[in-house]
Amino acid sequence: MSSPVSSTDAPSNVRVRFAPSPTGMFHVGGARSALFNWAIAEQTGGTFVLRIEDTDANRNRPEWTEGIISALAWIGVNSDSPHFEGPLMQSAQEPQHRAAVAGLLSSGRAYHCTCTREEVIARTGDPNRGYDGHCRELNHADGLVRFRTPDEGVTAVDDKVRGLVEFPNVAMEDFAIARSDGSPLFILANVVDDIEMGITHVLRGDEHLSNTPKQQLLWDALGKVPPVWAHVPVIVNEKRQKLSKRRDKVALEDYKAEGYLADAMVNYLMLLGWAPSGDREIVPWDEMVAEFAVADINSSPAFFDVKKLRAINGEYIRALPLESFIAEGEAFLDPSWDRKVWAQLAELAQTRAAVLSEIHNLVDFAFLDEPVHDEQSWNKAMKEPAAELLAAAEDAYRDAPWEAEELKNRLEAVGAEFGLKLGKAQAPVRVAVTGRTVGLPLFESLEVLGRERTLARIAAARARLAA
RNA sequence: GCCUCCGUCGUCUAGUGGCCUAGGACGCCGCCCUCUCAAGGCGGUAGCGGCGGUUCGAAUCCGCUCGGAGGUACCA
Repeated sequence: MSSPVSSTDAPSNVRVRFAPSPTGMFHVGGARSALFNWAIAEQTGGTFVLRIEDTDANRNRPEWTEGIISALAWIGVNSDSPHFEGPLMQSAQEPQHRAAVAGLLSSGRAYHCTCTREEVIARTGDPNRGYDGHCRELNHADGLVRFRTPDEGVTAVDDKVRGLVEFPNVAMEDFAIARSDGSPLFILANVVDDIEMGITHVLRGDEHLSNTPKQQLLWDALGKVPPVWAHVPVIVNEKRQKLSKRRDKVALEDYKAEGYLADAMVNYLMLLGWAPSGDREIVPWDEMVAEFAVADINSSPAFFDVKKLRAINGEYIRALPLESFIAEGEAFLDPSWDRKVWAQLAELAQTRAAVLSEIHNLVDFAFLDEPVHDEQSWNKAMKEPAAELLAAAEDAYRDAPWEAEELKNRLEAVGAEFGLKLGKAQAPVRVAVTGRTVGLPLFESLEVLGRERTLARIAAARARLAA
């Protein structure tokens, strides 16, 4: 039995890294990886290095790097923190990458290969083979560079979340580490960077697990002790496929724009594949950091369940001090809407919005010249004695002290005249005034709206009913 | 094809041989509260992929099997 090759003792000076490629919107899977790494850095007093893997010039764009930094800041991975280092650009490390390739070449651990995939397939008759070792002993002076893997034995990866994973070396091809033009490939550049940056713990997505034995071989060949490895399971969609930028809604930006709170998002993301102790789910970041342990990370893929995210977000919204809720909510109101009126309505809206964007429709009645026109609500509420009831309500409200409790009592009395309980009697008034059958508590809403507009809206509804 | 990983309620998970007739949360359903809707309270629904072992005893250990995923690029 082979023994683990990698280091298992946590070094005292922990350095973790998050190494996204700037090829698109920052997504929730990346956010979770970043958070896990960030938790380790904060817990150990170590350093979180942000490295932008920008070597694929065709796909990366500078603006995405800005997006990554601001998205990270949103979830609390803040570049002002003493634990934060970066961003470091991978492209700047190219001389070191090339030096590593040259070193491997001269020590005989790597060699040039000129075979094309077609040639290999023709020789082996196997359409799945892209490599057959043909150039191993040919000493070509150019061509892509392959790393020479051992022919027998196993490469054992001691992974902190999966355990010991053994890869038979025979099944590992002599993988490419540099293109024919000499430019380094990801698998090599990634290792060289980690070495250069003194990375001690590599915690990354599951999709890299099969790269790991190769990278571990590279660490050894470069004369270094490999880092502690940890591969976290991917996040999947409802069909249990890995989340895709094309198909699934994954951009952190989108969730932010919809009114998800950063703390809620962070809390939810941490729950995907890991659980705090003691049947708790809503847990402050600091407490999560305190008890976070890589070994406790689940090894099966987790479904990104927006319903649960939403529920957690609702909890966070309700837990907000009112002033904070008012401040957070302002961004989701039309710019022209009176902030003072919003402040009056906010408390009523706080338990009713699971995401901040929902407050818009909850309070719009107070700002619009006319309530929204919702056909369905109208038809549902404006049933029979509606016209008469509205008329009676209008009368009752004309001289009422403008205060919620009083407005409620008056309408209750009006309803009684028609043999209706408040629940039924309030419906036509609610729709006349707000346009909808559901919404904030009616009488408090009327109090804020004011007598004049309330009366005008009831009158308008009566006119429409008469027509 | 080959290599690797994964498999507890619909979902996220707790669980590391007896505390499990499997716990919590989301969702869903019902009741209470109630001016609508929420919130809140109470209750309910639903799961160890399958088959064989090991053991006095298995969700937990072993084997097989089925299903899912990732990799197998001069992408990252």
